[in-house]
Amino acid sequence: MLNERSLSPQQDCEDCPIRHRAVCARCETDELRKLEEIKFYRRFEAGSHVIWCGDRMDFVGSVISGIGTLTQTLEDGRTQMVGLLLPSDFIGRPGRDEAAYDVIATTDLVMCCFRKKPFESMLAKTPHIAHRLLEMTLDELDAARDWMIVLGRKSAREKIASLLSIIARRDASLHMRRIEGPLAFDLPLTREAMADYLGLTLETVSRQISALKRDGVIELEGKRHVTVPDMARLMEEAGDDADGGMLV
Amino acid sequence: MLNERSLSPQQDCEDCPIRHRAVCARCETDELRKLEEIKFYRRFEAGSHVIWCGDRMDFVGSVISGIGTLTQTLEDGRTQMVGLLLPSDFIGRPGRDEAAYDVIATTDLVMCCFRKKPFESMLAKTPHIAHRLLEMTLDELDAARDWMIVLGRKSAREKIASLLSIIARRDASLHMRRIEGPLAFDLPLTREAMADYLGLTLETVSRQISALKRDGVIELEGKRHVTVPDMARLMEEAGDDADGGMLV
DNA sequence: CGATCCGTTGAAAGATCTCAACTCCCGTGG
DNA sequence: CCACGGGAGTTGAGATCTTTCAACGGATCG
Repeated sequence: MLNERSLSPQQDCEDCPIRHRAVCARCETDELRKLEEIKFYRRFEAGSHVIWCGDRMDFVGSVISGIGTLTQTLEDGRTQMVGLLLPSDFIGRPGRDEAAYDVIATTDLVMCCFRKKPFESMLAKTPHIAHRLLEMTLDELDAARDWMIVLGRKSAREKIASLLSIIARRDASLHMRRIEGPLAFDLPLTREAMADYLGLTLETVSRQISALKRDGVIELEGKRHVTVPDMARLMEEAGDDADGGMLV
Repeated sequence: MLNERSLSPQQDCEDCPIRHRAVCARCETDELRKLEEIKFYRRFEAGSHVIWCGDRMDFVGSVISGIGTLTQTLEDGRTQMVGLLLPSDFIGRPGRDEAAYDVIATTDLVMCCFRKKPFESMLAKTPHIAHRLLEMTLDELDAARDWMIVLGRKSAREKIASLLSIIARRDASLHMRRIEGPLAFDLPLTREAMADYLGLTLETVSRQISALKRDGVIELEGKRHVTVPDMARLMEEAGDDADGGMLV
């Protein structure tokens, strides 16, 4: 791949920012050391493909920093985002050779990778990894299912509010902020990417964001910086004040 | 639960119809014997709730026969089906106590159940089960993601064609038929359940089924028996002649 | 400066939903 | 035996929502 470079210094796993959430979260020191031996870092530039759908996958790995998307495409070009990749999320499926989706770096992305074969044999020998991977996969399945009701049953306005509340809550949890009081964050996605996530057109996304702004549900500085004065109001607009689950 | 009875005779695992596809598929004879000691069968009548969303779950298990649905509901009553449960599918999430979705028996349903605690300790001690469960969960995740593009990007007609082609292929694989030539099967879902699966109203489902019939893509005898004269044509109508993945 | 990318907005077209009426089938009870 | 009622499904007409097509604004980059 052209738009990718190796990072020279191997970071120490103990100091890794995703140490406690990634697939290696449960590993003991000696297990970490074994992973350290087979890991390598890769950097992907914003906009570049990490993996092409249908290509042979010879590695798996965790997102260390940056944001990526999992995208599916129909023959006539319609696309649907089927997942957001955030730091600590895992890419690649043990036991499968071909990628089922396009993986695209939305921002610059740094990944901690393992060649597939060595990782699979570690997986077979290390229950701590296998358990954590099962747990993460179950969480992703729940998130995917929670997203289905957004795609299938929510109005455009509710879809936008749902996405904003997910991003707001994730951002709050990343920065250890409480979700009471005003929240502010940057949108990591273009209008088009939001449209692909929500099953809308980019024009509809733009209109609904304008409408939420007009109604005082959100405030905008520039195109990307969002302030939510009242999180409860936003979640009400999303159609489920209970929760919504995903990516919390 | 009122609408449920125990089945008296324990079936022998070796003769189980889902032996080779369920969570126990990889187990050796001795492992099966241990499962046999802790398993119990439950029957649910068509239309009854297997699990209520939010309830405490004290068991997990596999569908042996019949069809169930996984359903999610918004506060105002809008519902979205997030999964179809077919024979060999697994219900319940190790490590979680509360059900995240309603599980409803669409037809009479027979399940092979395990109390959660004993199953979890088996899971920890039996890599054959853990691996199979991971594999099944990854398959479900792929299926959920494949469904997202149906919900987010396909027209009503394409959605119906997608659902019919999934059911047709599953039915063909169950009866070991080739998918060349005409296929015939019964719809296991009401129009309303199809609507909940597809993110449509039941009227739209009805209209699109009528339209596909009018256009010769399908034939109908009564309301539920469908004949597909040309599977390739149906898949073309579904918008992805490549495949579509789910539930194959 | 011109090109390009991202985003906004308007107007008309198109798809799906909503509301409503009606059919068919089936089981119940008089 | 038949009337009745309910559940499932179909169809029509109008309302509503989202998309489509198109024009335009602002920022950035060579």
